[in-house]
Amino acid sequence: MAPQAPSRKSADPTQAIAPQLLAWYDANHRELPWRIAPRELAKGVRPDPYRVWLSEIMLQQTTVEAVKPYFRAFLKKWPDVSALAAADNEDVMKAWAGLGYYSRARNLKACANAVAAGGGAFPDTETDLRALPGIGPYTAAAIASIAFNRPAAVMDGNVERVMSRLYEIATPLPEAKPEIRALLETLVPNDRPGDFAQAMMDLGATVCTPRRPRCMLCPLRDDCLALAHGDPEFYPVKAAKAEKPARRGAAFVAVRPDGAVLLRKRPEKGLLGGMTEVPTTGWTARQDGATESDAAPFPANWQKAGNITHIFTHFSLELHVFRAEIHQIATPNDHFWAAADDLHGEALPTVMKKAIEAAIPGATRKPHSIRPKRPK
DNA sequence: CAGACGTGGAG
DNA sequence: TCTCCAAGTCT
Repeated sequence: MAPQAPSRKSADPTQAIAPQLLAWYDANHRELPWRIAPRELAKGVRPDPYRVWLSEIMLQQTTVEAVKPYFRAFLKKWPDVSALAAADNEDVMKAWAGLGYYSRARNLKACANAVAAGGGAFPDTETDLRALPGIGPYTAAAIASIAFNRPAAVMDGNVERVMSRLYEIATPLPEAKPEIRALLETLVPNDRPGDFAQAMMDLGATVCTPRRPRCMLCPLRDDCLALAHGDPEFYPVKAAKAEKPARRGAAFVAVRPDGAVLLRKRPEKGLLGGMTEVPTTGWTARQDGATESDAAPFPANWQKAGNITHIFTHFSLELHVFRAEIHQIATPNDHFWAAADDLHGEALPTVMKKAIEAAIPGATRKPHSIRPKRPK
């Protein structure tokens, strides 16, 4: 027995990460509508998989603040997965309107249908979760760990950033993902894996931020290689991104004397799939400004009402908005009239609300529940 | 694998 | 104004 160097296990950074992070998480708990209070969690209460799933889908590429009201509204309308499965597709799209990435809503409904058809219980393993529509590697791991206490490697944008800095990963994203995942797997604890995952994401969201990280407040500052070497903000290294092209088109807001507006439904697939719109021309890259009213869906006294611009992920759009008062025109095929009072409840994406607002200011605003204009 | 796919907030 | 980007997934 040759004498070994003294055991330094307690000083092994890898072993220390999870406990340090969890201690920080416990001391900095964030109240979120889909989270179980620490007191309940300590008693062994598990989160409702339906709520975990719903929140995770909504949180994909979407900020916490944007999700909160939608999460509450969905939970009130559809308290469990069987209720959501029994809902109309159209009602789900209407409830999702404004949140973006509408394929998520279609997949959400498809997933609810699948789970309900299978008895109403969500799968409790990454592999089985991954097979459901709208659930990719991240969401499968998140649900498995948070709802079912499984030690899965939950890797989102926050975790990638934290790990890139902690280990000073020089490989650019997304190429570095496998490398980061391998390191992450060495950190995931068997005890409280769900809290570990949420702690990593909270840390990325509140301390290890993309710009101006608050390293002085970081529970992992003593282990962070990027900080030790001086420039955490430099990480993660990312590949250069492409320029976004510009597109133009015209939108036509037809208004009846009673204030109703002519709408139609977009194709199920593709941009704003399954959502509602006002009639528009195609959105082309042409720069000649030829978005004239002669391209209107039908002849009318089209008046220019203004221009709106909207930035999508991969292109910018300028829409020339035209308005016309319509009296006796037959409703075109596949179109419908939405009453003025119902506009705010239609499945209108933000870009379409902007177009309608340009023609009829205030038209898509949700009316106040209290109307203090009662006669005496 | 790279591109499609929304929106609103922060700096 | 403008760039970045937020708890990604699908094709």
